[in-house]
Amino acid sequence: MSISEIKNILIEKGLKITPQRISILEAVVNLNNHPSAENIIDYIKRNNPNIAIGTVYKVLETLVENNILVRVKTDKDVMRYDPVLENHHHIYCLESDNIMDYNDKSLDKLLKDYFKKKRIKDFQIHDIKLQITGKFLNN
Amino acid sequence: MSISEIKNILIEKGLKITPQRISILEAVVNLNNHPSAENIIDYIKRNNPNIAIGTVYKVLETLVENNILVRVKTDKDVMRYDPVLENHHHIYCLESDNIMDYNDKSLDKLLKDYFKKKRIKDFQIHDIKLQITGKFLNN
DNA sequence: ATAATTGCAAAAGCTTTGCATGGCC
DNA sequence: GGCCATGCAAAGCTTTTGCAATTAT
Repeated sequence: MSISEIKNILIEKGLKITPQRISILEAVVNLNNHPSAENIIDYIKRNNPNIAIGTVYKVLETLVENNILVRVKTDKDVMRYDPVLENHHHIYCLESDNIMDYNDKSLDKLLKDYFKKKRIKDFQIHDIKLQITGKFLNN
Repeated sequence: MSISEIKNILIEKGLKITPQRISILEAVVNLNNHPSAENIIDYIKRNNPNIAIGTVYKVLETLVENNILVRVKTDKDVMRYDPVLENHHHIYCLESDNIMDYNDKSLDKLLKDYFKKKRIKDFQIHDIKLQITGKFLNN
Protein backbone atom coordinates (compact mmCIF):
# COMPACT_ATOMS: atom_id res chain seq x y z
CA MET A 1 0.00 0.00 0.00
CA SER A 2 1.45 3.31 -1.09
CA ILE A 3 1.72 6.48 0.92
CA SER A 4 -0.89 8.19 -1.20
CA GLU A 5 -3.30 5.32 -0.59
CA ILE A 6 -2.68 5.70 3.11
CA LYS A 7 -3.30 9.42 2.86
CA ASN A 8 -6.55 8.76 1.09
CA ILE A 9 -7.73 6.51 3.86
CA LEU A 10 -7.08 9.28 6.37
CA ILE A 11 -8.74 11.89 4.20
CA GLU A 12 -11.81 9.74 3.70
CA LYS A 13 -12.29 9.60 7.43
CA GLY A 14 -11.72 13.30 7.83
CA LEU A 15 -8.52 12.84 9.78
CA LYS A 16 -5.64 15.22 9.60
CA ILE A 17 -2.62 13.94 7.78
CA THR A 18 0.46 13.82 9.96
CA PRO A 19 3.78 12.07 9.45
CA GLN A 20 3.15 10.02 12.59
CA ARG A 21 -0.20 8.73 11.41
CA ILE A 22 1.23 7.86 8.04
CA SER A 23 4.17 5.94 9.43
CA ILE A 24 2.07 4.08 11.98
CA LEU A 25 -0.49 3.00 9.43
CA GLU A 26 2.28 2.14 7.01
CA ALA A 27 3.93 0.03 9.70
CA VAL A 28 0.79 -1.96 10.45
CA VAL A 29 0.18 -2.62 6.78
CA ASN A 30 3.77 -3.49 5.95
CA LEU A 31 4.44 -5.61 8.98
CA ASN A 32 1.41 -7.56 7.90
CA ASN A 33 1.56 -9.70 10.97
CA HIS A 34 -0.85 -8.21 13.46
CA PRO A 35 1.85 -6.23 15.19
CA SER A 36 1.79 -5.04 18.76
CA ALA A 37 2.41 -1.42 19.66
CA GLU A 38 5.97 -2.39 20.46
CA ASN A 39 6.47 -4.00 17.04
CA ILE A 40 5.15 -0.85 15.43
CA ILE A 41 7.43 1.41 17.45
CA ASP A 42 10.47 -0.72 16.62
CA TYR A 43 9.60 -0.67 12.94
CA ILE A 44 9.17 3.07 12.80
CA LYS A 45 12.29 3.84 14.81
CA ARG A 46 14.46 2.18 12.18
CA ASN A 47 13.93 5.15 9.89
CA ASN A 48 12.56 7.74 12.21
CA PRO A 49 13.94 7.52 15.73
CA ASN A 50 11.86 10.40 17.01
CA ILE A 51 8.40 9.17 17.68
CA ALA A 52 6.81 9.27 21.09
CA ILE A 53 5.33 6.10 22.50
CA GLY A 54 2.33 7.98 23.79
CA THR A 55 1.70 9.24 20.30
CA VAL A 56 1.72 5.73 18.89
CA TYR A 57 -0.93 4.64 21.35
CA LYS A 58 -3.02 7.74 20.70
CA VAL A 59 -2.81 7.29 16.95
CA LEU A 60 -3.68 3.60 17.20
CA GLU A 61 -6.69 4.55 19.32
CA THR A 62 -7.76 7.07 16.68
CA LEU A 63 -7.35 4.57 13.87
CA VAL A 64 -9.39 1.98 15.74
CA GLU A 65 -12.13 4.51 16.51
CA ASN A 66 -12.27 5.39 12.84
CA ASN A 67 -12.51 1.81 11.79
CA ILE A 68 -9.22 1.80 9.97
CA LEU A 69 -7.69 -0.76 12.33
CA VAL A 70 -9.11 -3.33 14.69
CA ARG A 71 -7.62 -4.66 17.88
CA VAL A 72 -6.82 -8.33 17.96
CA LYS A 73 -6.52 -9.92 21.34
CA THR A 74 -4.50 -13.00 22.03
CA ASP A 75 -4.26 -15.29 25.03
CA LYS A 76 -1.15 -13.44 25.92
CA ASP A 77 -1.40 -10.02 27.33
CA VAL A 78 -0.54 -7.67 24.54
CA MET A 79 -2.88 -5.89 22.20
CA ARG A 80 -2.26 -6.34 18.52
CA TYR A 81 -3.53 -4.43 15.52
CA ASP A 82 -4.92 -5.39 12.16
CA PRO A 83 -5.97 -3.30 9.18
CA VAL A 84 -9.67 -3.41 8.38
CA LEU A 85 -9.64 -4.53 4.80
CA GLU A 86 -12.54 -6.87 4.62
CA ASN A 87 -14.00 -9.30 7.05
CA HIS A 88 -11.53 -12.09 7.55
CA HIS A 89 -10.79 -14.79 10.05
CA HIS A 90 -7.73 -15.54 12.11
CA ILE A 91 -5.57 -18.60 12.41
CA TYR A 92 -3.69 -18.82 15.70
CA CYS A 93 -0.64 -21.01 15.92
CA LEU A 94 -0.54 -23.09 19.09
CA GLU A 95 3.24 -23.11 19.07
CA SER A 96 4.11 -19.50 18.41
CA ASP A 97 2.69 -16.01 18.49
CA ASN A 98 1.84 -16.20 14.84
CA ILE A 99 -1.53 -14.96 13.74
CA MET A 100 -2.46 -15.47 10.12
CA ASP A 101 -5.32 -14.04 8.16
CA TYR A 102 -7.77 -16.48 6.70
CA ASN A 103 -10.06 -15.45 3.88
CA ASP A 104 -12.71 -17.81 2.66
CA LYS A 105 -15.67 -16.49 0.73
CA SER A 106 -17.49 -19.77 0.53
CA LEU A 107 -17.19 -20.23 4.27
CA ASP A 108 -18.60 -16.75 4.76
CA LYS A 109 -21.50 -17.59 2.53
CA LEU A 110 -22.10 -20.82 4.41
CA LEU A 111 -22.20 -18.96 7.72
CA LYS A 112 -24.38 -16.22 6.35
CA ASP A 113 -26.91 -18.73 5.04
CA TYR A 114 -26.80 -20.69 8.27
CA PHE A 115 -27.55 -17.69 10.45
CA LYS A 116 -30.17 -16.42 8.07
CA LYS A 117 -32.17 -19.50 8.94
CA LYS A 118 -31.06 -19.99 12.51
CA ARG A 119 -31.58 -16.80 14.46
CA ILE A 120 -30.14 -16.14 17.89
CA LYS A 121 -32.95 -15.02 20.16
CA ASP A 122 -33.08 -11.29 20.84
CA PHE A 123 -29.78 -10.75 19.12
CA GLN A 124 -28.82 -8.98 15.96
CA ILE A 125 -25.61 -10.30 14.50
CA HIS A 126 -23.17 -7.70 13.33
CA ASP A 127 -20.42 -10.00 12.27
CA ILE A 128 -18.85 -13.37 12.78
CA LYS A 129 -15.19 -14.14 13.00
CA LEU A 130 -13.57 -17.51 13.31
CA GLN A 131 -10.65 -18.14 15.59
CA ILE A 132 -8.98 -21.19 14.20
CA THR A 133 -6.27 -22.66 16.40
CA GLY A 134 -3.89 -25.40 15.44
CA LYS A 135 -0.43 -26.24 14.28
CA PHE A 136 1.55 -25.47 11.20
CA LEU A 137 2.97 -28.62 9.68
CA ASN A 138 6.51 -29.14 8.38
CA ASN A 139 8.01 -25.77 9.05
CA MET B 1 -21.48 -27.18 40.33
CA SER B 2 -20.97 -28.48 43.84
CA ILE B 3 -17.86 -28.21 45.95
CA SER B 4 -17.24 -31.93 45.68
CA GLU B 5 -17.41 -31.75 41.91
CA ILE B 6 -14.88 -28.94 42.01
CA LYS B 7 -12.65 -31.00 44.28
CA ASN B 8 -12.86 -33.89 41.86
CA ILE B 9 -11.71 -31.72 39.01
CA LEU B 10 -8.65 -30.70 41.01
CA ILE B 11 -7.94 -34.27 42.09
CA GLU B 12 -8.20 -35.57 38.54
CA LYS B 13 -5.47 -33.15 37.51
CA GLY B 14 -3.31 -34.08 40.47
CA LEU B 15 -3.61 -30.63 42.02
CA LYS B 16 -3.63 -30.04 45.73
CA ILE B 17 -6.93 -29.03 47.17
CA THR B 18 -6.81 -25.66 48.83
CA PRO B 19 -9.59 -23.33 49.95
CA GLN B 20 -8.30 -20.68 47.56
CA ARG B 21 -8.41 -22.94 44.54
CA ILE B 22 -11.88 -24.09 45.43
CA SER B 23 -13.27 -20.62 45.86
CA ILE B 24 -11.64 -19.31 42.70
CA LEU B 25 -12.96 -22.14 40.59
CA GLU B 26 -16.33 -21.84 42.27
CA ALA B 27 -16.36 -18.13 41.50
CA VAL B 28 -15.62 -18.62 37.82
CA VAL B 29 -18.32 -21.27 37.52
CA ASN B 30 -20.94 -19.37 39.52
CA LEU B 31 -20.31 -15.98 38.00
CA ASN B 32 -20.88 -17.68 34.70
CA ASN B 33 -20.04 -14.55 32.83
CA HIS B 34 -16.43 -14.90 31.80
CA PRO B 35 -15.19 -12.95 34.77
CA SER B 36 -11.98 -10.99 34.96
CA ALA B 37 -9.55 -11.49 37.81
CA GLU B 38 -11.07 -8.44 39.44
CA ASN B 39 -14.59 -9.87 39.20
CA ILE B 40 -13.36 -13.07 40.79
CA ILE B 41 -11.64 -11.24 43.63
CA ASP B 42 -14.75 -9.17 44.35
CA TYR B 43 -16.93 -12.26 44.38
CA ILE B 44 -14.68 -14.16 46.74
CA LYS B 45 -14.17 -11.24 49.11
CA ARG B 46 -17.89 -11.13 49.85
CA ASN B 47 -17.56 -14.24 51.97
CA ASN B 48 -13.86 -14.50 52.46
CA PRO B 49 -12.15 -11.14 52.70
CA ASN B 50 -8.69 -12.65 53.09
CA ILE B 51 -7.46 -13.72 49.74
CA ALA B 52 -4.35 -12.30 48.16
CA ILE B 53 -4.55 -10.87 44.67
CA GLY B 54 -1.28 -12.52 43.75
CA THR B 55 -2.73 -15.85 44.77
CA VAL B 56 -5.72 -15.37 42.51
CA TYR B 57 -3.48 -14.76 39.54
CA LYS B 58 -1.27 -17.72 40.40
CA VAL B 59 -4.24 -20.02 40.81
CA LEU B 60 -5.79 -18.83 37.55
CA GLU B 61 -2.49 -19.53 35.83
CA THR B 62 -2.42 -23.03 37.31
CA LEU B 63 -6.01 -23.72 36.27
CA VAL B 64 -5.32 -22.56 32.73
CA GLU B 65 -2.17 -24.66 32.53
CA ASN B 66 -4.16 -27.66 33.66
CA ASN B 67 -6.84 -27.08 31.11
CA ILE B 68 -9.53 -26.42 33.67
CA LEU B 69 -10.02 -22.84 32.54
CA VAL B 70 -9.28 -20.99 29.34
CA ARG B 71 -8.48 -17.36 28.80
CA VAL B 72 -11.01 -15.54 26.67
CA LYS B 73 -9.81 -13.05 24.12
CA THR B 74 -11.51 -9.69 24.03
CA ASP B 75 -10.73 -6.45 22.29
CA LYS B 76 -10.42 -4.75 25.64
CA ASP B 77 -7.42 -5.00 27.79
CA VAL B 78 -8.42 -7.30 30.59
CA MET B 79 -8.04 -11.03 30.66
CA ARG B 80 -11.18 -13.01 31.29
CA TYR B 81 -11.65 -16.63 32.23
CA ASP B 82 -14.01 -19.38 31.20
CA PRO B 83 -14.43 -22.94 32.44
CA VAL B 84 -13.48 -25.60 29.93
CA LEU B 85 -16.70 -27.53 29.63
CA GLU B 86 -17.02 -28.33 26.00
CA ASN B 87 -16.17 -26.44 22.90
CA HIS B 88 -18.49 -23.48 22.64
CA HIS B 89 -18.61 -20.16 20.93
CA HIS B 90 -18.86 -16.64 22.24
CA ILE B 91 -21.28 -13.84 21.62
CA TYR B 92 -19.83 -10.39 22.25
CA CYS B 93 -22.17 -7.51 22.87
CA LEU B 94 -21.16 -4.35 21.00
CA GLU B 95 -22.74 -2.15 23.64
CA SER B 96 -21.46 -3.68 26.84
CA ASP B 97 -18.79 -5.98 28.19
CA ASN B 98 -21.15 -8.91 28.08
CA ILE B 99 -19.84 -12.16 26.70
CA MET B 100 -22.34 -14.98 26.32
CA ASP B 101 -21.75 -18.62 25.60
CA TYR B 102 -23.19 -19.97 22.41
CA ASN B 103 -23.64 -23.69 21.94
CA ASP B 104 -24.79 -25.02 18.62
CA LYS B 105 -24.21 -28.63 17.73
CA SER B 106 -25.49 -28.38 14.20
CA LEU B 107 -23.22 -25.43 13.54
CA ASP B 108 -20.29 -27.43 14.87
CA LYS B 109 -21.18 -30.26 12.54
CA LEU B 110 -21.46 -27.89 9.61
CA LEU B 111 -18.00 -26.49 10.32
CA LYS B 112 -16.50 -29.90 10.88
CA ASP B 113 -17.86 -31.14 7.56
CA TYR B 114 -16.74 -28.00 5.82
CA PHE B 115 -13.17 -28.24 7.01
CA LYS B 116 -13.03 -31.96 6.38
CA LYS B 117 -13.39 -31.15 2.71
CA LYS B 118 -11.60 -27.82 2.62
CA ARG B 119 -8.16 -28.17 4.16
CA ILE B 120 -5.95 -25.28 5.12
CA LYS B 121 -2.56 -25.77 3.55
CA ASP B 122 0.15 -27.04 5.90
CA PHE B 123 -2.09 -26.55 8.88
CA GLN B 124 -3.69 -28.96 11.28
CA ILE B 125 -6.80 -27.52 12.86
CA HIS B 126 -7.09 -28.05 16.56
CA ASP B 127 -10.30 -26.19 17.11
CA ILE B 128 -12.53 -23.48 15.78
CA LYS B 129 -14.31 -20.87 17.81
CA LEU B 130 -16.73 -18.28 16.57
CA GLN B 131 -16.67 -14.73 17.84
CA ILE B 132 -20.13 -13.42 17.12
CA THR B 133 -20.51 -9.70 17.68
CA GLY B 134 -23.73 -7.79 17.62
CA LYS B 135 -26.46 -6.20 19.66
CA PHE B 136 -28.99 -7.53 22.09
CA LEU B 137 -32.47 -6.37 21.16
CA ASN B 138 -35.11 -4.98 23.53
CA ASN B 139 -33.27 -5.18 26.80
C1' DA C 1 -5.97 31.57 13.27
C1' DT C 2 -7.30 27.86 15.69
C1' DA C 3 -8.28 23.54 16.61
C1' DA C 4 -6.14 19.26 16.64
C1' DT C 5 -1.94 16.54 17.26
C1' DT C 6 2.46 15.57 19.19
C1' DG C 7 6.07 14.86 22.71
C1' DC C 8 7.31 14.06 27.15
C1' DA C 9 7.00 12.40 31.55
C1' DA C 10 4.35 10.91 35.06
C1' DA C 11 0.77 7.89 36.55
C1' DA C 12 -2.39 4.27 36.20
C1' DG C 13 -3.92 -0.14 35.50
C1' DC C 14 -3.30 -5.24 35.32
C1' DT C 15 -0.32 -8.91 36.12
C1' DT C 16 3.96 -11.11 37.69
C1' DT C 17 7.61 -12.09 40.91
C1' DG C 18 10.37 -13.16 45.18
C1' DC C 19 10.52 -14.72 49.47
C1' DA C 20 9.09 -15.91 53.99
C1' DT C 21 5.12 -18.21 56.12
C1' DG C 22 1.80 -21.57 56.36
C1' DG C 23 -0.90 -25.70 54.85
C1' DC C 24 -1.77 -30.03 52.26
C1' DC C 25 -0.61 -34.85 51.44
C1' DG D 1 8.33 -33.87 57.09
C1' DG D 2 8.74 -32.27 52.77
C1' DC D 3 7.08 -29.78 49.30
C1' DC D 4 3.84 -26.98 47.34
C1' DA D 5 0.66 -23.03 47.79
C1' DT D 6 -0.29 -18.71 49.89
C1' DG D 7 0.24 -13.83 51.41
C1' DC D 8 2.30 -9.65 50.97
C1' DA D 9 4.60 -6.10 48.93
C1' DA D 10 7.37 -4.58 45.43
C1' DA D 11 8.36 -4.42 40.70
C1' DG D 12 7.27 -4.93 35.68
C1' DC D 13 4.81 -4.00 31.56
C1' DT D 14 1.71 -2.14 28.69
C1' DT D 15 -1.21 1.52 28.13
C1' DT D 16 -3.29 6.00 29.42
C1' DT D 17 -3.26 10.80 30.77
C1' DG D 18 -2.20 15.87 31.25
C1' DC D 19 -0.28 19.72 29.52
C1' DA D 20 2.68 22.67 26.98
C1' DA D 21 4.57 23.09 22.42
C1' DT D 22 3.93 22.29 17.70
C1' DT D 23 1.60 21.49 13.37
C1' DA D 24 -2.11 20.84 9.86
C1' DT D 25 -5.93 22.92 7.62
